[in-house]
Amino acid sequence: MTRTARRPTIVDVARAAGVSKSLVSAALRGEAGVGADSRERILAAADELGYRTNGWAQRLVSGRSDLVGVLLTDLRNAYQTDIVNGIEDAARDAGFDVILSHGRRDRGLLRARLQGLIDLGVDAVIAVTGHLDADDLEAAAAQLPIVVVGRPSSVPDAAGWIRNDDEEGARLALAHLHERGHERIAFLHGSSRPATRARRDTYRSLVADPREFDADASGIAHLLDAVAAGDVSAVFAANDRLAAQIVADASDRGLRVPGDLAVVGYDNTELADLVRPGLTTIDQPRPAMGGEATTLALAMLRGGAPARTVAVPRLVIRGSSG
Amino acid sequence: MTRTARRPTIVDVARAAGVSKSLVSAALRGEAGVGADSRERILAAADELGYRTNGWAQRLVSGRSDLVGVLLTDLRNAYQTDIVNGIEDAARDAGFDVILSHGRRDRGLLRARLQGLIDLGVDAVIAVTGHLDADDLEAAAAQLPIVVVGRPSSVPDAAGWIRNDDEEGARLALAHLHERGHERIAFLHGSSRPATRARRDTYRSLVADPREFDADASGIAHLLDAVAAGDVSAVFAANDRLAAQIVADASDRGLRVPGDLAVVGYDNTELADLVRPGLTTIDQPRPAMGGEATTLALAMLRGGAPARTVAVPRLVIRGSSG
DNA sequence: CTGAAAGCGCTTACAG
DNA sequence: CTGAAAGCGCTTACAG
Repeated sequence: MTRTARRPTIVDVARAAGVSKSLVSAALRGEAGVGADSRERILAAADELGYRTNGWAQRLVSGRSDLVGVLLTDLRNAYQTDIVNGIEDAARDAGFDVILSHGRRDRGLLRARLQGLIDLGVDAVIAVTGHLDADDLEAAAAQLPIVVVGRPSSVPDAAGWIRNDDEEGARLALAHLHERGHERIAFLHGSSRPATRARRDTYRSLVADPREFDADASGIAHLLDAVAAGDVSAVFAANDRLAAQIVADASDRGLRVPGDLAVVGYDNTELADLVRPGLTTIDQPRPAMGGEATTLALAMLRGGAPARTVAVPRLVIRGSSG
Repeated sequence: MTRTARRPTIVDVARAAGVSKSLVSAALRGEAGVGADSRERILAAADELGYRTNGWAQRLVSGRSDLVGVLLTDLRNAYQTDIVNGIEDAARDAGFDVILSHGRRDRGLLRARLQGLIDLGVDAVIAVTGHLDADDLEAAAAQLPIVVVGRPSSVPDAAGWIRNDDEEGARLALAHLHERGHERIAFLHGSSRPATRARRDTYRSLVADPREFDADASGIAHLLDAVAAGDVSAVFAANDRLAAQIVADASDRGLRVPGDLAVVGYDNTELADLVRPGLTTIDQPRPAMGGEATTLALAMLRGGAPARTVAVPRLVIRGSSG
């Protein structure tokens, strides 16, 4: 069949097989109770004609799409890959397909993408992002089951929520640095998103003389000045990206990691194992979190209540912390 | 409105506004020639009821989805992010939405995802992958416009094709190393995909004594042995990921980059700027390639012929090459 | 400017 | 086991 020809429908198959379209529909869906002869003729005809079901029609009439929409902050974030894989495995096991959409870190765009998924007609949405507001989530939750993976400023009760325990993760990072004998520990952040804030608050509560640096401003230079001056011997970075950055910039300044500066990151992304020294970091059980998000979303689709889960992070030690 | 209540349809809006559903449809689509009064009443009623169009119905009847499907090898590849952004910008400018799907490097899965996008009813597909066979592409091209970005083993005439000039990229990399005085240059690869093969063939044709190493086997160790023995002074890696890997492993062995070993990668991904030394690498004009792919796909949708474009890569010099 | 009718390609009862 | 009818929620001509 060529693209210019009209796409064959169930009616064409019915005509070719000499049966009614109801029977074609039943046979195609693999329904029991279709005569062996008919089934065979129908399948052969469908194959012959290059028949493909029309998804729009099918979904319109069945009222369900068997589709889970996944919304990502952006495509660049290595952190979310494993989560999405976890979502997909669980979704596929349940007979659902997954489609992705992403927003490039821009809340307006992200909100538009969310509505886009809803308008498309997905059965449920899993938002792997901390960049949606309670309003956005509330509005979405009024239309379909939505589960958040991450840490937005606030998640309404109507939405499900899976996140890792940032406070515990920060505790693990700092306990590790303390154990290694570090007293003068700095905190490096690139935003003030809730996950970062939670890690920072824990940092503040556990470190005697907290010193915080913003990677966006001239913060990194100041941090390295402090290291050179002997005022800082270790840094807890809010994520691996920043940890890699500080390791690189320290190297550019002739400072040695971990000799002059111990570094601990967060997320255990691929990057942590690819730079040198490797990054000591905090790992979140990402595939499992993705799987749980899916399970929850599908349970909500069947009428279950939204739930919240806090996953337990763990410390992964590599060379950057000495 | 709550989720349990039936979702309002155009008929509900019509009733609430006291007009026919045709008029509601026209008003909602912003068609000219709807009375100001009616329009206002209709829009108010729709808003009041929390009306949202049913995408399945709309697409079934209009026969088009205004949707471009993008198929990715996997989510992990930093290389493709900019391409996808380029696709999205161009698509949005043309009034199309973009849906992503990905296959985790597994051809079977990738093929299933491709068919999934088609069955979903997207208007066109852009496959940002080199992992589909000519058969898969041929079959897809029979159903809708498809454009490949990347380098599969073979692209049928019915599909559009955008790729970078791997031969030229390899030439740039090797000319750079020669200029820096390197004679004993090795090639490091992780697969034998067509893009890699093209880079390798160019390597073979330009280097006096070609020495190739496979990063999967014990190749990296052998490569570093050769470096330690003074048999190799530079390596051209098939991509940045491998370049970062060899830099890391060299560091683990106490070898210095670029002192003992100069390294050039390919792709100019984020990684190139994040490791130390920074990676000298070959950049592809990725956003532009994505934009071109979209333009081509939409032109094909309007009946245009498939075309092929070869983008010109350029050398980006950082510390890893001395 | 507005409405009634037909139809998109399917599935879902309901007869037989 | 099979078929005819009704309907999913919308848009597209076509009247008026």
